[in-house]
Amino acid sequence: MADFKSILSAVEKHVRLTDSEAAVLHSLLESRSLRANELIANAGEPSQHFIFVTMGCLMTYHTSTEGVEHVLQFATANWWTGDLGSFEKHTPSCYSTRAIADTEVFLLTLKGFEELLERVPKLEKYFRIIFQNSLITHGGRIMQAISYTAEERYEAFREKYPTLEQFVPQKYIASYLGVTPEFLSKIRRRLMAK
Amino acid sequence: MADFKSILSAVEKHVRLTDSEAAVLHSLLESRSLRANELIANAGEPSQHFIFVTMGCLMTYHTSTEGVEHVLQFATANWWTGDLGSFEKHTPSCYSTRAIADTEVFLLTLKGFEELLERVPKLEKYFRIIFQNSLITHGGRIMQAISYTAEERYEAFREKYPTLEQFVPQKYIASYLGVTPEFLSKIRRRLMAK
DNA sequence: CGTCTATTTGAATGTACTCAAAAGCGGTGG
DNA sequence: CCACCGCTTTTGAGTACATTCAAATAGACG
Repeated sequence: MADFKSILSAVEKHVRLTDSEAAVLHSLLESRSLRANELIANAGEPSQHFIFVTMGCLMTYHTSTEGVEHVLQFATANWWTGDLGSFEKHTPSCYSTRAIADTEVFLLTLKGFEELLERVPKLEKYFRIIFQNSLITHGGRIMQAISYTAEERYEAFREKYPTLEQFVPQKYIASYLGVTPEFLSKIRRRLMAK
Repeated sequence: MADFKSILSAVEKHVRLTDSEAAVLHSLLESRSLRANELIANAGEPSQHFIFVTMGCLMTYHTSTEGVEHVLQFATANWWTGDLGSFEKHTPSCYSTRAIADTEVFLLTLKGFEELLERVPKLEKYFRIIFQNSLITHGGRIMQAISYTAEERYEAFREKYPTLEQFVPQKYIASYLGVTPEFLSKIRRRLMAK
């Protein structure tokens, strides 16, 4: 089961909580263990949880009508993930989220999220900062998508997430980069040759 | 000069402010008018301001080493823009921001932003929501970049920002979509033919 | 060991880019 | 008011980047 200390220390990097505030946070979280390949959120259904990973790795992806999976993000330890759009508006999600490895998470329902922010307003700041940082990351990724070649994106990816490549199947990395698995394989061969 | 009412009503869509809180907000904002083509933030220098547009349109873009401009976002009335990464960390920005049309803005310095959040903690919630929504939008854009053809991205763009096309030069739309102006022109011809 | 899936490889194709040139368009000055 | 200039958009030919399809190879797991 996921360890509360890991989420607490992640939160306390940005805001300091009293014991009772920490207790409120703890009480609203649900801990869960996931096996590799287990689905935690399914496209088509409203997103039920905002998810914090304490160990392992999740991927959030969209499946096109032709059945091709496109990875929006990988979430490793100390990252939040989920489909915020669907979560807030109760609309069917266009993303699924699946464990890539055995993974420990904390789940926050929408009700829990709202109650948490109401009872511990400090956390507005925490999430403001979290979202602000994600926004910066996403901006960089958009720039890369519109201005880099696939090879450059792959190199940037390796630099940014050096550990991820070790346990994420290549086809999902390809999908994250926006290329076919075949082409990523060719890119890798080219880079090896150097 | 930009009208304070427009930013106040944008804020009050998410949080209600007392008169004195509104006054604090007002006091920390600097109003400014920009001519079409005027630069408000320059890549290479730390980003000085977080910017709210009340009228007109800004574009935030990165210029590659070969001199090609890549548009990260357009900001029309009631949008915030700026390079949050550079803004918070005082690092040189990799983005420039320029007025596409005559534009009215409010500027918030980093000091002002921090003081604002300290004196009006309610606004943590406002910015949490703003960033959360932007994150959803950015996520969608990433998905499109990695899974749509240029033609599909263009159609999605027209659908999402129908008014923008009327006054944004095509080459910037091309740049936003991640294609060359020549190719966007060819896409348009194809679509006309239908 | 056999089966299933992931990765590699190659050939043919398609999507998007580069370069060069022509056409369109808006503003400015005579 | 028209002519000219600079910039944007269009068009076309040739090229490069990335995909599709098919098949071979390699790995993982029961």
